Amino acid sequence: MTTPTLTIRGFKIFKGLLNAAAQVDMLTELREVARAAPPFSPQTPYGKPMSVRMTSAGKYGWYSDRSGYRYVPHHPDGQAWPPIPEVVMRIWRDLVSKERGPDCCLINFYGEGARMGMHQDRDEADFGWPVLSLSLGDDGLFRIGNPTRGGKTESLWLSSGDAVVMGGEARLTYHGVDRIRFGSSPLLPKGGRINLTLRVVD
DNA sequence: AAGTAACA
DNA sequence: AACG
Repeated sequence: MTTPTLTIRGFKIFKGLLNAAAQVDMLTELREVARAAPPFSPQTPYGKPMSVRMTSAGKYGWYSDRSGYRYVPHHPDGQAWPPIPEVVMRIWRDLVSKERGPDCCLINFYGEGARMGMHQDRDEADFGWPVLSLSLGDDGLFRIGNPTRGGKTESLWLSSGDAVVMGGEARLTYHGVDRIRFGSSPLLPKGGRINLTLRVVD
């Protein structure tokens, strides 16, 4: 059983969970997903697009437009989302559950200057299931807040191969990504950070 | 506000 | 300049 490197406010952080070869294998599978379901920058409900580009794999994909945040069973092009790669499922089984698989693997791509504002993951039906996050590529400054907006926060750098499990007290905690150290990792030839988030949706 | 900007 |  894998134990966390450190725990902050219930966020279990596993530094270097994926070795270099595992990161390359995962990236190869993700390229296939991106080919089948091209990444896009969703509109926020207020009309401004997110700086992060995203796509999904699995039964559902996360989606946002003027109508709000939600999970949808199809890519905006009308196609079903491609299956979640087996190498990704393996990490879920190790860190979260062997009984129940995730319904959604959201794939976020952070280019130079991309950020993710502080938010809660609350578009799922059952908050009893943790959210699993996997980082690939450039370092990202991850910020952990509180169950409500405001208050003191704690930040840490996530690097390629790190995993974070957000369950229990951390499940509804506000979090976001402030900055990318563009070009800090050799994994992606053109730079950038990829973050996978795996969730049980319904 | 899963956004952006200003300010201390 | 980085952080909150």
